[in-house]
Amino acid sequence: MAQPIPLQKDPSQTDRALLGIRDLVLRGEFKTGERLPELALVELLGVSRTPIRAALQKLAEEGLLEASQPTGYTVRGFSETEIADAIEVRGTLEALAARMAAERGVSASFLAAMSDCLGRIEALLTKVKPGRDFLAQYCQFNTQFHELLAEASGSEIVARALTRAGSLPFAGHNAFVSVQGEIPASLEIFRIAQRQHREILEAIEARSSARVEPLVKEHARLAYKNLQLALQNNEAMKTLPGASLIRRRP
Amino acid sequence: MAQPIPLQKDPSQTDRALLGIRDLVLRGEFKTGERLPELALVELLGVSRTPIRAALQKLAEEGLLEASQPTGYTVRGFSETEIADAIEVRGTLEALAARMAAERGVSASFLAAMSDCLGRIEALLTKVKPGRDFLAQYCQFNTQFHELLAEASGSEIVARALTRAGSLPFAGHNAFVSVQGEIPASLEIFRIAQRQHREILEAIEARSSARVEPLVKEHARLAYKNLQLALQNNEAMKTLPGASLIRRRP
DNA sequence: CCCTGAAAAATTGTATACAGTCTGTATTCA
DNA sequence: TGAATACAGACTGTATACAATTTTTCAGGG
Repeated sequence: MAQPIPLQKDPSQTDRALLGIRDLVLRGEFKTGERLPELALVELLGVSRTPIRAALQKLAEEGLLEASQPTGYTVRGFSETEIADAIEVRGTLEALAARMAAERGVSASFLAAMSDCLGRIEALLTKVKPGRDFLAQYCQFNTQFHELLAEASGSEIVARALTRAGSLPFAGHNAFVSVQGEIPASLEIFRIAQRQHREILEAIEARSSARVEPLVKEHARLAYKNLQLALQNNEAMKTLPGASLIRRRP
Repeated sequence: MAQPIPLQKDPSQTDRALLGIRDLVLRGEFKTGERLPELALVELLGVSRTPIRAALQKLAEEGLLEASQPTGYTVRGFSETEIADAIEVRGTLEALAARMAAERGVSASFLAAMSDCLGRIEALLTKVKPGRDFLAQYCQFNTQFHELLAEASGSEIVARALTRAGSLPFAGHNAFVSVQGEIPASLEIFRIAQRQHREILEAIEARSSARVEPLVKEHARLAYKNLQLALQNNEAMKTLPGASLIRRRP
């Protein structure tokens, strides 16, 4: 039903450039505001300028880079407020998707698939120790649930808007999951998130469009709380990809 | 305060390609689902493949084109439902922007600029005959008001999301203004829209975040009504750029 | 010492050549 | 006649050369 993976046989040079540049930026190899000369990237990544340019254009569209005057691209920085706004945008669109799912109705089999996904998260949460595997698997199922939620809207337009809103750095569903490995209260946070997942699903099942909207918005706000926890914990920040892009308050 | 125009000295080949391809598609020179071979566009537009490819990528990001399997781009079609969804997304984000403006507050001078813009629309509406000039000027001021509204949110992230949501064909503020030149009730529709503009501005001025949200959503829904009017009026459809992309209900 | 201006270097915009892939057709063999 | 294969054409992915523009450097004059 869902078309999951665009079946990439061997990754194209453009893909390599895209992943490579994103990785370089998120690792902090380039400082905020710094320019990304194409030839430097050619040397670093071993692909020619053409795919580099395509990747730069895509990353600028994502919001990770910024077209700079009069030409070229620079690394973009994000204030705490901007991250909060990005989360708010994502939450708003996700709430719209959920409301539409509740209004238009979702097939029983689709609801079962969503419930199944949540069941796996619950199975994961019964394990005592959240190790590396745990985080990776949680991200996978969490992503799947949110993708199913977007699809449940029945609107490709909405799903698309949601994907783009979530592609902004730190705005995605799993943006601050990595830091939870370093935070004492992490297991509790996962449990809260999971309870919200269940409530969201129940509201959609019950066609309660009025109820599901605030539930989803509240769920998105959990990401903002995680951001604040991360900012207070230097150890956690070290595990956060792209931490160098966050402009701390002066 | 607002950075209005990116000061384009002479348009680059990429700009020419972007505008050219968009124009070709909106004029219906390519049918829905039809592929756009790069070499054909090279011949039609007289620029080389490199800027053509950049433009195709941008237009796919906008939503006008679609990356097709296994390669290349095709013209995308839009059902009435999809257009309604796109309007809903735009309205939702615009409501978020307005709510944030009301919550965070807007400077007196900025409010004055918005009011000034509305004053010009009102001056326009006192003229009896809505001719071609009228429509062009209305679009200009209407766009300005909505841009000011986005800026009033105080969030570049939100403004950005809004811009992108409005760049989808038929989702923008002026999407169906052109058809109003052909519709008898058009002047009344302009007046309703303008009344809503005023109410939105008043709600922001009064910091009524709870009130401004539904007002903006309702205002966006006016675009949907215009769509329905246009679909019922064959003469109006002829003046609508991109009319050939709309998939009528079977 | 700083400011000005020209040359040099760096960088991006654009065109184009080449290679790999997919598609459709025709030809050959069973 | 039908199927399989090989060939031809079209198209996109990639690399790279060249042009135009911007930035930097440095020398000379105020």
